[in-house]
Amino acid sequence: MSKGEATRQAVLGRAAATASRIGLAGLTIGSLAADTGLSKSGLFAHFQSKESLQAQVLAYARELFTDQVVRPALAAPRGEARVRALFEHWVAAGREGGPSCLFVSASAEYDDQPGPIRDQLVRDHLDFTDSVAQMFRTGISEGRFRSDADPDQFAHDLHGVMLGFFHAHRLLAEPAAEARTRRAFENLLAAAK
Amino acid sequence: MSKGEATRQAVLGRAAATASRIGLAGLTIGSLAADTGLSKSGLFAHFQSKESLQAQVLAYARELFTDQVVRPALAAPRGEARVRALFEHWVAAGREGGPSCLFVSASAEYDDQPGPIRDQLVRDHLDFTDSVAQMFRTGISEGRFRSDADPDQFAHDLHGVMLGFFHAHRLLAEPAAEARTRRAFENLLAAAK
DNA sequence: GCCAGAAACGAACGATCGTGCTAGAAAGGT
DNA sequence: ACCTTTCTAGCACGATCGTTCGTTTCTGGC
Repeated sequence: MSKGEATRQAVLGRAAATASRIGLAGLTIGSLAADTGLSKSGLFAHFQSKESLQAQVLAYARELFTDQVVRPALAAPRGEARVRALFEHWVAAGREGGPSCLFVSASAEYDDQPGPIRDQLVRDHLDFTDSVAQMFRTGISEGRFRSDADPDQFAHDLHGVMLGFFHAHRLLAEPAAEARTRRAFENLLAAAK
Repeated sequence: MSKGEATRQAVLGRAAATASRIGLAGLTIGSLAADTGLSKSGLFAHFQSKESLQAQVLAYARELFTDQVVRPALAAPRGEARVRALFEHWVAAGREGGPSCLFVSASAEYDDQPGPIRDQLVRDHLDFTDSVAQMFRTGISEGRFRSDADPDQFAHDLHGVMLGFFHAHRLLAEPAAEARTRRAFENLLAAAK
């Protein structure tokens, strides 16, 4: 990896961490430069615009999320076990606020602002949601879930459960957040059996 | 109502509408002044600081939400019917993006930024969630829900369902969002019976 | 119709925003 | 060790940020 690429990655790492706290739109070239010890223009040279920076932060977060949540789940046995693994890793990743939070807040920030960032968010979500639905579908064909259960509905519902978790855990700092989320998840699975 | 109070209300209305699109933190004195036809300083004089403006926008949105969702629900018969009415009005209010969206995006924006805004968000959510739990509790004592059902868990789960709705409806512009949300809600009620 | 007080304006402030341009420092292949 | 490419700093720009202040315009009770 070249020097430039190394600092670019370092900047993206910092940016992703900051953005998961104050939001993607709240990112600032100046403060990000101060954080990384670069000059404003030196940092800016790596990205062609602020919007491009945001897009790259999003892509970076997506990779992080895949590493922390999706890939570990794919390592689990197919079917119900994989769905459960996905859930567990998702919760674990969201517990200390990583890329999952970034996606939650970015989705809320850009849900009404058309443009490439929003498009990217939509694409990422559809990709992920398809993966979830596929995992569930395998569970159906393995006989672990009712054959008339709707995989897309399950993916939608699971996402809602996770949004509820992030809200309770991060905004409310609710100690019972995880327990409630786990119960909601079990309820979701139970309804599909 | 005095002249000053009238313009204050008008500004808050505009601000709430804008904030539900671009977020509470995205509000700007300048653009808000341009929107309302006031000068920057003329507008600023009504609020002592930007943070105070944001706090007042939040309070304004809370009243709007109460009017659109909570009060109509309270007009329905107690118990399950009231819970259902609450849900229906909540969905209807969120369909075309009013104060509900503001709370969703503001919660995501401030979930990691301590301060009065966040405190206010937490307080409002706890108040509302208590109301929901209370409605559900009445449903229990009327025998419509299982006696061992957990009202707080129900309120938490319902909130997750609604967050999923806003996400699917506003970010994804998913046509099936409302149908999915309705099914998720029915599933929630069914599990409580 | 006058006059006190409320309400709005215009100009300016220091700071910071995103973005260019140019020169020099560092890196790395040969 | 040289030379080319890559990277970074410095400086400056116009715009906009939140905020202050002094002045002007409007309102409403008498």
